[in-house]
This record gives sequence, C-alpha cells and structure tokens, in this order.
Amino acid sequence: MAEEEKPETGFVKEIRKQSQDFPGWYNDVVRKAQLADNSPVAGTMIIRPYGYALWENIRDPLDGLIKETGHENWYFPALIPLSFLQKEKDHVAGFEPEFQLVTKGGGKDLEEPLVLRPTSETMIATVLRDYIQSYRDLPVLTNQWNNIFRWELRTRFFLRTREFLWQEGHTFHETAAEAEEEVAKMLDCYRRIAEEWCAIPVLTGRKSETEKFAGAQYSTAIEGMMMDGKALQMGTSHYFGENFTRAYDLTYTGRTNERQYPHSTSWGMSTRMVGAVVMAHGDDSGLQLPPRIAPVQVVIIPIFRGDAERSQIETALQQVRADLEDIRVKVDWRDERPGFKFNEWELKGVPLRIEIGPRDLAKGEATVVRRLNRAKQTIPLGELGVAIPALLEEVQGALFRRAREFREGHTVRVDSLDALVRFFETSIGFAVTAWCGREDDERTVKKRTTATTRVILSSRRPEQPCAVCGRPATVEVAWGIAY
RNA sequence: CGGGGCGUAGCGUAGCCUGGCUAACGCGCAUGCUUUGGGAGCAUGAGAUCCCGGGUUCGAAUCCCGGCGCCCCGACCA
Repeated sequence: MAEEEKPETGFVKEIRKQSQDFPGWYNDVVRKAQLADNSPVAGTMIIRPYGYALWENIRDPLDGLIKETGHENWYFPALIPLSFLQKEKDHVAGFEPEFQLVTKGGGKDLEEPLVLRPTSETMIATVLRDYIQSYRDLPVLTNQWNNIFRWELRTRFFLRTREFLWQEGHTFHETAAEAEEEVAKMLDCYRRIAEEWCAIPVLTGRKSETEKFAGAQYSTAIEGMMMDGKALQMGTSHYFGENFTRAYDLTYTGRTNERQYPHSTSWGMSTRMVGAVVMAHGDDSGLQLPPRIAPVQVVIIPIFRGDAERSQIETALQQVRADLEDIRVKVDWRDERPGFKFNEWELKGVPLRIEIGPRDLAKGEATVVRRLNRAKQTIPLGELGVAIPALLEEVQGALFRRAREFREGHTVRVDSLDALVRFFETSIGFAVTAWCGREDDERTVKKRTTATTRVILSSRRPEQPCAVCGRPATVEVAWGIAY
C-alpha cells in the first residue's frame, strides 16, 4: 500500500490538506484540535473537553429554543424491551439491523432482551399511554437529552458513531394540523441553530418516501453543504400521524366522549452538528469556529522577554479583561514561543487573536488578528471593549455569507437525467430538478451518480416535467451525495 | 460478511526476508540553560511483557502453527 502523503508545507504541518484528502483532513483536524479521539471500543469516540464545550455551545441555545416553544425535558431509560420496538412494523424493520442488545443481567439470561435505545418513540409511547387520558391532557410536549446506540458499520468522528449524543423531542396532539405545525416549528428551530449559531446555511423541506424515518408519515430535514460539496443532514423533524399511537394503543377521550388516537411527532439534532461545523468552515490551517459557538472567542497572546515586560503586560491585561468580561477570553501564558501559539489557536479555530507585546504597549494598542483571513489591525487598548464584540459579530456574519456563497456557487438547476449525471461526474454540490416523486427515479439516479434526493424544496413549485423520467413533475427536489 | 494491510516506548516508524552485541530513530514527555512579534536551540534523563499462546533452535521482535485485535475498500444511517 502506498504511503500516505502528509504535506509539510504551509502553516500547519500536522494535518493533511483539505483539498487533497478531505476525509483525512477531517480526521486530523478533529484529533489535533482536540475535539475528539478514538476510544478503546471500536466505532465509539471520546469527546474531549474542547469538543464537548463546542457541543454545549450548540446544545444550550437549542435547549433554550425547545423550552421557549413550550417543551419540557424528561428522562426515559436507555434500555428498551425488545417487544416494545417490535410493535410498529416499519419502525422495527428500519432499526433492527442496528440494535445493540443486552441479553444478560446479574449473570443470568434475561427473559426478554433489552435494546439499547436507537431512538425512543416506542418507550415514550408506552409510558405516555398512562399519562394521557383526556383531550385536556393534550398536547404533551416532551424532550430529552441523551445518548443513542446504533450499530453502525462505517463510523466517523461525530458524523456516525455507535453511540452519540442528541436531543429527541416527542409530542402528542389532538389534531393533525397542530402536530404538523409542531413538526414545522421544530424544524425551524433547527434551521435557526444551524444558520444563526453555527453559520451554516441549510435547505429545508420534506424527505422523499425512501429517505423518511422508519415509521413516519413524512419526515422533514435541514440539509447543509460541506466544503467537499457533500450534503449533510443536520436535523430531522417527523410527522407520525396516528402510526405510533395506534401501534401502542395510546388513546384519549375526545371532546365528544369518543376514544381518539393522538397525532404524534418526533424531532432530533445530534452531536453530528459538531462535525458539520468542522466541515463547513474549516480550512488547511484547521478549525474555524463561528464566534457564537466558539468555546474560546478571543485568545490573548502576551509577548515579552523577562519579568519586567511580563508584569507590564499583566497590568495592562487586567483592564482589558475587565473590558471584555462578557466575551469568552483565554490568555495563553504557557511557556511556548508566540509563533507556536498562533498556529495552535488557529488550528483550534479561535475567531480572534489579540497580541500584546512591548511594541503595542508603547503605543497603548493591541494587535488584533482574525482567524478568517489573518487580517491584522491595531486597536487602542481603551477601545477593545467596544471593538471586539463588533468584530466577533462581523466574523459571525462573514462565515455565514461565505458558506452561503459556497453553496450557491455549487448548486445548479438541471432539467434532464443526462445533465444530472454529467453534473455529478464533473462537479460537486447540489443539483435541483423537477421531479415526479417516483422511487424508481431515485434508484436510477443513485445507480448512475451515487446521489440521492436530499430534500423536497418547499419554497418552489414545479413547472417543467420530471427531469429523470419526463412524467409530470409534482415537486422540486435537491439531489446531492450524502454523508 | 467478501478483498487488502498492519500489530515494536504515549504517538509515528526502522529492524523481520537472510535468527546472534545493551532492540534503533523521530515526535512527544521531564529537568536545566539560552530563547520568545508566525511551529526555538543545546545538554541531560525517563519511558518497551517487541499483540497473546504454543512450537523449532544453544539462542526468536525475526522462522513455523494457532488465536486475538485494529485499519483501509464494497451492501444500512442522526
């Protein structure tokens, strides 16, 4: 086997080039930036403090949105009796290949195997059967933050592991309309987290029949484009109708004293978002974090020789730190050379760096450098308290715009199967077509391009015939090569 | 589950074919001195059941047999 090339040029010598080996680059960045590492158990990973802090900065605002929209956090057990999973036939068919089973307890075979939760619809429907009696009990709006187990074959840091973290919301409603509104509302929360916090523009819409969640009537998703042009599903929101409540015999007494099945939904966003941030913004120097979610927003590198200069800087930094008290600031006093620190914090994606040395102090200034483009500027020390928050906002916006331009520059409209095939042979990105919705067409396209339908674009209506088969089109769909 | 590769210090590797000194090198780690505005230099030092088990041999990291583990490529998925 040929030896792997690890180019040694440029600012970062330790990671592979994004343009030459995207998966290798991704792996190197995740490990060198100390987001995560391999664990002793195949297919699972260690989330390190820097990676976990990044996750928390995504998780916390999402938790806020979930609570603002009226949901309450619960906790349900991770062990689910196998028989629970088996009651909804599409659901079990979809998830069974990925079950991780517990078959022994206390050294003895269990009467019934327990499944480590691959998702909790079945447990929650079973439990809530006892809590939902009357239409007066509805809606029930639950959420839980937990870990999920699925026996994935091909695993990758954050994107697909055999255990991962997420939130799963499960709600129960009196009417279909209310449940469908819930599905849309939560998808929009995901869109906001992706776009406003993670600076990743997303397409939103329904999934095709083949791509929908096992057991759903329909699924919706947010779909982003990574720097290699591949599509990443970053959050899903599903409408179940009465599928699960019927399968679990979950009923309530309605306003006219009749037994009714609630309409239910579920929706989830996972630690996969961390991988999305890496792949949407990173470059050859490493991570590039949007300020709103960066664990460290500003790193200060003191530059000095000798104790006298050091204490001068310490004194100056007291005021600077006070002026930046609402900002996540890290002062790096480690006994390393400044150049080493510059490179390391760029690798870790910190949006802004402040250098303060004797030359700056003499002029009452600081040198401020953006991770985005390494642009340097000097700012009077007294103005940092105003200038830094403004710069962080500017960088947040610039990252989003750059990602949006990238996506728009890699999205084309095509109107024939040949054009679709040619696009995926010669380009990367999304191709948008009119489509009739038949699964046959998806199989045809997948066979010829490996691309699949990502989302049915809700905002546009078809005018032309289906690009794949020429039949009358019913939707506009975005095709892409998915992670 | 089918095809290919690899297990030697925390990490990356050399040594193995053709058995023989105290198992070598780089990174990292520790200590000291000199350094510090884009990945520092020197010196000293610590660190290895050579994946496991068996066999061949005077002698095994090296050869033979068996096992285990991991990685990469093809069918599922937040």
